[in-house]
Amino acid sequence: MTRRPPRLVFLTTAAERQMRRWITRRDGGQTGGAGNGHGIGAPAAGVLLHLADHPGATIGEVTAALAASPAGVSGLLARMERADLVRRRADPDDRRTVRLDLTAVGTAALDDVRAALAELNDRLTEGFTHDELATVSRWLEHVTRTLP
Amino acid sequence: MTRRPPRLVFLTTAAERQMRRWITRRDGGQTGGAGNGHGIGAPAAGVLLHLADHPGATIGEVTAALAASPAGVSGLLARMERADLVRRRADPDDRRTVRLDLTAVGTAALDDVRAALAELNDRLTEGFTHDELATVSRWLEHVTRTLP
DNA sequence: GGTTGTCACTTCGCATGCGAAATACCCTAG
DNA sequence: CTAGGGTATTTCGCATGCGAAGTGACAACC
Repeated sequence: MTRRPPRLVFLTTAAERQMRRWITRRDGGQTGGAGNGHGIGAPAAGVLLHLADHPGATIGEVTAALAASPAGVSGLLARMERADLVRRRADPDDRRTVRLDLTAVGTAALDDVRAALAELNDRLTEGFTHDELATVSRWLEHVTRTLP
Repeated sequence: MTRRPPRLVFLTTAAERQMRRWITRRDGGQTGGAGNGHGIGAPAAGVLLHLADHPGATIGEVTAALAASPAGVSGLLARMERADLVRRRADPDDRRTVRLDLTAVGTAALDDVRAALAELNDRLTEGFTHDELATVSRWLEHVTRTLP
């Protein structure tokens, strides 16, 4: 009976920002941030995890995995390369394509990233049943898939 | 039985970006964008709606309503003022406080914003029961509230 | 085998957003 | 009334992200 239902859009936006802030405060610290960790924010963490599972992935693959735009990923990778987390490498068979690998630094950061995500996931799922979480997942995927 | 569950964090991020893109394409068009509408993006829409319900709100109130940071809202308002959507006004009783009102342009944009949000909400809720959506809302609020 | 279209990525300009520090102002204790 | 502390906002530097336009490289067709 809420006269104005608390629009899902705004709730989602708020939740996303909250998660990003949490990750940034835990691992990140790029800017003015106190940053106890190694300057890795949420998107960079996603790249690291993808590269851990798919070494030598192309930028296009990472773009698809993160549901981002090529331009955004390009910029993100530039910063990550500056921080020596990943390395760009030319594809021998197609010179348009850029392949990515983790550096030693990136690999070393993986453990922390995984731990941070595990902890975040615990907090996110706390107090919800498996079924409820499945519903949430299904809804989020629905949103991602059905908007033009 | 997914070995690696599709982390809720990434799903949420992807969903949020998708919604933002949708709104920007429909109403926005600020940058290079084709932008059929009036340069109003998702956050600006939130401000307009809040001001419609709470005329003369302070920046702090808007900040709380959007779950954003004061700094972010300050910048957003600067852009919206540049676009003549809102107006800043000094509070007579407390000169630290800034009060906000919709301009004629802002008020005129409201109808479109509401229509856009209604359409978006329809798409977002399509195919989900009331109970399921309640679960999703509850989860999103849980995330917003329980992360430090 | 050269033109033409497509593909992968980068660059550019801008919007959004945060944390820290600065600014300006209010209030209360002394 | 003045010092000190708390509050509201802005400013600054940076990260993230998108769309449009550019670049270089493949591919497909004549």
